[in-house]
Amino acid sequence: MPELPEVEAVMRRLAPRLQGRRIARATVARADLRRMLPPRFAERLGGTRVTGLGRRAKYLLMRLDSGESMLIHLGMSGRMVLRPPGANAPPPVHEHVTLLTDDGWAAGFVDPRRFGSIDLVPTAAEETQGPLAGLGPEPLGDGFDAATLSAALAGRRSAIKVALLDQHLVAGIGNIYASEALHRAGISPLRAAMTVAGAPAGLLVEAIRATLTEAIAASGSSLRDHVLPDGGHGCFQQAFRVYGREGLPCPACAPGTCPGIRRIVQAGRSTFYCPRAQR
DNA sequence: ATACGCCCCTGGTGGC
DNA sequence: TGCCACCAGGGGCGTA
Repeated sequence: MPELPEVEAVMRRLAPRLQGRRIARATVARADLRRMLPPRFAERLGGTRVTGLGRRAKYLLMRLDSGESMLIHLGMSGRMVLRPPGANAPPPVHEHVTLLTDDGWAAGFVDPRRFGSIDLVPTAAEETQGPLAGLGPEPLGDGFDAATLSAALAGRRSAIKVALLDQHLVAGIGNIYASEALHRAGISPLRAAMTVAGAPAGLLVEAIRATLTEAIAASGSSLRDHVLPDGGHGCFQQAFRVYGREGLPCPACAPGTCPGIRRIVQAGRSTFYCPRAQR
């Protein structure tokens, strides 16, 4: 589920529940996620207060008054679940970490495939130490524009779609939104990244921004599971132009003229595009 | 530095 | 019903 818009949606639903709360207790059901949980994980969290929530790329950030930040990555199958006080139902299978707040709520990290991760880093060194170090600019931030994208793409021989998945180049775009943004920009996913430098980069920047902004407004996309901590789900999948729509006409072609959306595999992952509307 | 293949892990789906 | 192949929103590692 989780690319930038989905993580943003999770963060926004989690924040009102956790902001300012004290973590009375943290429990760990299993520590072997993508990486092992940090040493003394539960002890370091217990008794701390959550001073704020945030997001960077696909990471959910929870700042604690202990001076540490918890960096949660949901991987492919991760989600956060909230349970109200007095809920006696057992936690879902694959809930690996549970945070119990001082007002009786529980926030669980659920991740069947365990491609996700949880790290603790000093808040003061959040950007420079740990998994956020070296990430590219936020696509919706000031540091992302035609000039910086052009510079990042210069000299890159790989396909533009593969390049967009490189988190060092720009952070937060995943497999769905790479295909969606390229269609919006009218750029073929097969083009060498270096040929997108210059004028097309400006188009692509605007397409990425518009796509992500609209997806966030829709609370992200829900493909096969419930994404959001309260059990709700995003609805941006209803606005997909190409993702998962092999064989269907694309919205950019005039009626009756679309050859049909194609699915190809790039770097081992599905890409969807229209060979007529994207050059 | 860049590029590519492979791997991590579980679950859902569709074909036979 | 059972079994199997294939697919899935991510990223890190080793190798040229």
